[in-house]
Amino acid sequence: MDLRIDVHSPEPSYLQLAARLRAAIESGEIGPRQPLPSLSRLVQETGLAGNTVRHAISVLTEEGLVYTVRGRGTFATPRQA
Amino acid sequence: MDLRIDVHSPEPSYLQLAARLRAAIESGEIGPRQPLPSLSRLVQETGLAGNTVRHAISVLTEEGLVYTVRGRGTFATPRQA
DNA sequence: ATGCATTTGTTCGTATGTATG
DNA sequence: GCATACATACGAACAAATGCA
Repeated sequence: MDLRIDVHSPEPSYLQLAARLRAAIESGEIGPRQPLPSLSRLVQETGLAGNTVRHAISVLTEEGLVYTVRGRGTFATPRQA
Repeated sequence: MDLRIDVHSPEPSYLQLAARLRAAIESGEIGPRQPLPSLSRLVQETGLAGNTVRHAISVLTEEGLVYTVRGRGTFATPRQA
């Protein structure tokens, strides 16, 4: 999963990250009920701040692509059959 | 060991706490392989949140001044002879 | 072996302040 | 003013290792 963010892009960082995570889910790289990388890991790999990473995840949550369990992690929503 | 934090200081709380613990180690108040106060104790004595105390300890860990054993505690690194 | 308390580890939630464009 | 982004800080849930009774 390539999570590199182009900080010089006109596209906001959090949207770039959301797009990459969305692609990983829609391609099946992250299957149903599979965890996304943790926030701290995303912070490490992207170089973004925690709140910015949260912002990206909140986008996917609003889209219904992921759900979060506090203390556990964030997971790909199982697509309804 | 005076662990009082000045919340009105421009210096971040976690750096203030790290500085105090560092001073305790370098002065020998906490000798080699001696334990630091536990996290919950530091939380009590400083009034800071757990994650903030962790942040302070992570600074000292990166500096090599302390090491942590899960379930046991955090200890002053023995200085190589 | 069981159970409990203590301790650290990891995770997400939320809020505030600052800076930039 | 607003959106973006970072840093700091507090709060909370869940997990795992240790030690002791």
